[in-house]
Amino acid sequence: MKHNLIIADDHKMFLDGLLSILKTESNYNIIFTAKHGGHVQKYISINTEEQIDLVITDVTMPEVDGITLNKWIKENHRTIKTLVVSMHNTPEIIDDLIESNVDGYLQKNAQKEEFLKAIETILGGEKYFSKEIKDIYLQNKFEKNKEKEIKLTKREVEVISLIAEEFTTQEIADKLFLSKHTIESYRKNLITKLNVRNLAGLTKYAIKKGYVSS
Amino acid sequence: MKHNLIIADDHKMFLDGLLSILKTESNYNIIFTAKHGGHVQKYISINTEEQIDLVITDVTMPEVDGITLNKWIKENHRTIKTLVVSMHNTPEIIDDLIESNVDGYLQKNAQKEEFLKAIETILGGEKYFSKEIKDIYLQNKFEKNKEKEIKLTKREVEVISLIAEEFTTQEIADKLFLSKHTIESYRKNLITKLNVRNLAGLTKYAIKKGYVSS
DNA sequence: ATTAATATCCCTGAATTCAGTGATTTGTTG
DNA sequence: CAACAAATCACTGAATTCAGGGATATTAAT
Repeated sequence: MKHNLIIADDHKMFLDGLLSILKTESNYNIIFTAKHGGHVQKYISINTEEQIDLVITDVTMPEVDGITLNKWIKENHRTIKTLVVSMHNTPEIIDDLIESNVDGYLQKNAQKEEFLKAIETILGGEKYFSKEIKDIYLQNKFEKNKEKEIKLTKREVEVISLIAEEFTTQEIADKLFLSKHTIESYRKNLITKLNVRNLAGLTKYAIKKGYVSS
Repeated sequence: MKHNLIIADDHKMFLDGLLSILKTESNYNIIFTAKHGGHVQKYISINTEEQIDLVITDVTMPEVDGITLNKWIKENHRTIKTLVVSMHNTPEIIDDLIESNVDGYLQKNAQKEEFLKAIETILGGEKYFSKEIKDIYLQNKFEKNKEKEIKLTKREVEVISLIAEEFTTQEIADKLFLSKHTIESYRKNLITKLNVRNLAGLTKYAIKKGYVSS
């Protein structure tokens, strides 16, 4: 029972490399390759009779990217498995893909063995994620949870941003047309709320959240 | 006049992909491929009679990495050109390689056309760097220059790090077995030296320099 | 060897931060 | 509407920051 695969990647070299290592495995049919997600969508939409087992796709592609493609496949062709292969691995992308039920995720610098293992695992009905990807994902979840419940109000965000931008209490009060005492209250509440010790802690929080650029 | 190339990369897939796009060009001989730099060093050392034009190498490889390999080639076999191809591109690596006279640098996600153009350019005696690499390199140089002259001493770095970690003056003094007054002096000098206004500014500087994690 | 830089310590006084407490107003949500 | 969250302002008092001075000993550099 041969499996039918589709590969989508706009990098000729990666495509060739992948084809070469898949060629050594006799039980995979590469039925279609594409330079971007739109071609894959079209192919799948037209060839409704053909059994398609797995779509291997890059994330960054022109026109229709891998994230969109994966979402589309999972919404319209639930039975087709997907394996995403990417150069850049931000927590956001990984999270997004896992949320939309991708079956596997590898970094492009994975070794041949891992590629084959991932494909096998996915075709066997299980999910496969490389160690690095799992680490990034868990790290992200962990941090998110650690910082949950702490929600700053609009005003608090304004104040902490200005604090991190090195303005004094009086300057912030003037800027926001508030009393100096109010800003002092905000500062104090922020320190309590965010469980930090002083301005340094507030500044680090503001940077981490992107309220200011370091 | 055919050119003789060597390729070093521990990723089978990348190697295969590169070979496949080079095969379409009839004037390149791939005379040797290797999984790490040591093999290339050995090959070059033994085959002294053979004309070797270009070594294409990955950065991260087991045993002898691409940076070491490039340095070795440039020191011992000046006439051999080198092209580095890498996944990860930190300013440090790029800087290091350019300093040791690498002839080209590409990201692994480059397109076929760019690979061929880079090889051609280098064999023609010129250097070739992808736009991204040039940007990273220049950005780095630019920032370095912008922040030059401001050099913190070891002690100052210690102090600013601890400040950014939210320790109080007294705590820092205790930690470093110094007087509280000394730390106050350091704080004051740092504020002057770094041209910031307060703790928030010091903290941002410490984060930007990586003395603390935000 | 002389200068320059680094590391260390000290003082004053004004300004600010920080912890603790509390009050009023407005808007939101069950 | 009642309860609650958000936004605003106020006061006290201790601790710390910050700006401005200096001083001395050791190390590095020219």
